[in-house]
Amino acid sequence: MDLRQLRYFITIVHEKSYSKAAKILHISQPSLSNAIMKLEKEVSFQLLERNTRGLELTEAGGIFYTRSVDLLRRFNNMQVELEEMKQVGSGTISIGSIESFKFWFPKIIRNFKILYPNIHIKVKEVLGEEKVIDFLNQYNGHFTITNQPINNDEIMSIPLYNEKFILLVHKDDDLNEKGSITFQDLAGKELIISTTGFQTRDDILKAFKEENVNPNIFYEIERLETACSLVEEGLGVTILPESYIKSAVTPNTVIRAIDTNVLERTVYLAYLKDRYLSPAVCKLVEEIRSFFKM
Amino acid sequence: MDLRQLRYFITIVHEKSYSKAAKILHISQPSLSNAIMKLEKEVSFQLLERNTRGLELTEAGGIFYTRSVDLLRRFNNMQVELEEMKQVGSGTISIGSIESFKFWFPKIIRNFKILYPNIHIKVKEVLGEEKVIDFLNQYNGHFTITNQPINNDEIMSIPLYNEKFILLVHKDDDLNEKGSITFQDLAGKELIISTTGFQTRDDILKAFKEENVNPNIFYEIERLETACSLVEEGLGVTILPESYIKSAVTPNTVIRAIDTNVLERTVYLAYLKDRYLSPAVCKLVEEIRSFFKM
DNA sequence: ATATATCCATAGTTTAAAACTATAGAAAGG
DNA sequence: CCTTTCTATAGTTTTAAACTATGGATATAT
Repeated sequence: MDLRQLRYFITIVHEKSYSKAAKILHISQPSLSNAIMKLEKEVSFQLLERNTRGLELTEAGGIFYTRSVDLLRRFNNMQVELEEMKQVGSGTISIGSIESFKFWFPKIIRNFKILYPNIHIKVKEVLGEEKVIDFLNQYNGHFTITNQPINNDEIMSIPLYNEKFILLVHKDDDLNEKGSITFQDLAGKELIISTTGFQTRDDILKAFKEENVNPNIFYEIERLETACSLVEEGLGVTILPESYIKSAVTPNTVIRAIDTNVLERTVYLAYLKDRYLSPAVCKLVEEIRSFFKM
Repeated sequence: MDLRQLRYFITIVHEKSYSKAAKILHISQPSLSNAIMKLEKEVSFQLLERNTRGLELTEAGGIFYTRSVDLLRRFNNMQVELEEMKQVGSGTISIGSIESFKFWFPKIIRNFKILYPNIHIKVKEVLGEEKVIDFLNQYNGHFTITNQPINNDEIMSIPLYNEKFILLVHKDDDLNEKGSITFQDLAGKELIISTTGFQTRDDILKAFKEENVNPNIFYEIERLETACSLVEEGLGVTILPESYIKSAVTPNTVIRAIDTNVLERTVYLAYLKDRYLSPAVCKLVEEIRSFFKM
């Protein structure tokens, strides 16, 4: 049994066809037939049920498939690492991040570019714990900036900074008259909030719960920019992480603090504990950490 | 790059010699030289430093070695699983366990033998969290009985039962006169206890701490049987898990309860979450769980 | 109903690569 | 200085993975 056979097997399962898989693998169909037959003989199990039109995995085949995918992923990851070890000082650093990353990252990147002028940086939005774990495990990126601690043995989460949430209201909103705004004042307000699955939503709803106020959710959005626009149009109020202050400020909206101490989030940097990271990546992580230590 | 090359590379690293490794691998030395040269060419790194008398890993080689070992372990584990899927109803079940396992396991095994008469059971003593994790990860056993929860994402720990610790004293000991024994009474006593690294030691010392008593450790032992013998000889007192009651009772020793509620341990059953376990193993685990549910 | 296309299996052949043997060259030990 | 030990090189054999050609089965179209 070797990895070649596993790769073949996996491709067949994906394509549900020998001939299609053979094309993708750039080999002839009989070669593929042969390889799988040898594999089945070796493990002494039928892995695939070839019935009229279409293939199906047997029970053993299903287990075998799961293991094979995991094994091949690890093998590919090893090759990625080796590739990265070659290109010292050049190559690409891939980062997964939350939206607010853009507010502070440019300040760090300027310095870093002087040290490593040939490094290319790629940023992808990665939200939610599961997505973060997958992003790192698949070696899609070297590290992520996330707004929740990642609960996984193979992943290290380092807290970077805490930030409060602030309230964004239309300039004509009556809340604007009040000196101090509490959660009770938000009870009747039409609230604009992230859709389910986003951590900011959970953070905010948890705060409502802790303050014993029922949120009146009016509109659910995916991007916080949308929330800002809606407030601008006078369609409701929204709650944003502090770092959005600069970008949220427009002629018709006003930023207000909420008088509470339950509305705060921590932003983390997460990476795989036992992945080899190039000196450039380590340096960048170090820069980010020291930026927030001050 | 294929697993064959990784296997070759690993063997060379272990043997620190091409020719020795070639013998172990049952191939000729030039074949091995050739394989490694091709590997090095492919990854474009020198992996081994062949200097006069003896080999050394390069830095890249070291990282490569770690990954290779992990990959090969997983590959071998997959083959073990396949092998086990073949022998349904026969084969061997391997269990790692703490000492006190022997007190209750025979009661369960009798029933199990009727259901699966062809299954062979192998028990090995596996103590300490690290050893348990390793034992499971290396596929040395199907599950373990342990006296501490295993803190690992890939391992499931199920609590089986709680048991109190009891005090074993010599029949002439003055503690024997007392109606109720507290931790304060143990302050001056010469204590026989497990050596560092055993969970029973930690459990007992934690209780001393919580009761604000300084233990007077007189003798450190590896096996609890040794502790019993020492008490028998009148050399001190010891604290044992309850399940030892029957085996500890000898003419010259007396079992006493300690009046406290901080001296207790939980025994767990731990297994790898995503390992395939044969129906026989599942049944045995089920039997154990239901035995303690009553 | 018959033709056609699609799909996997089988047979035989070619080609690539992993093994082998024999041997050379370097370095350490007696 | 000779012997031993070790890895590398050269050339050959053997293994096995690829190929082409083709057959039989089944579903879809005419």
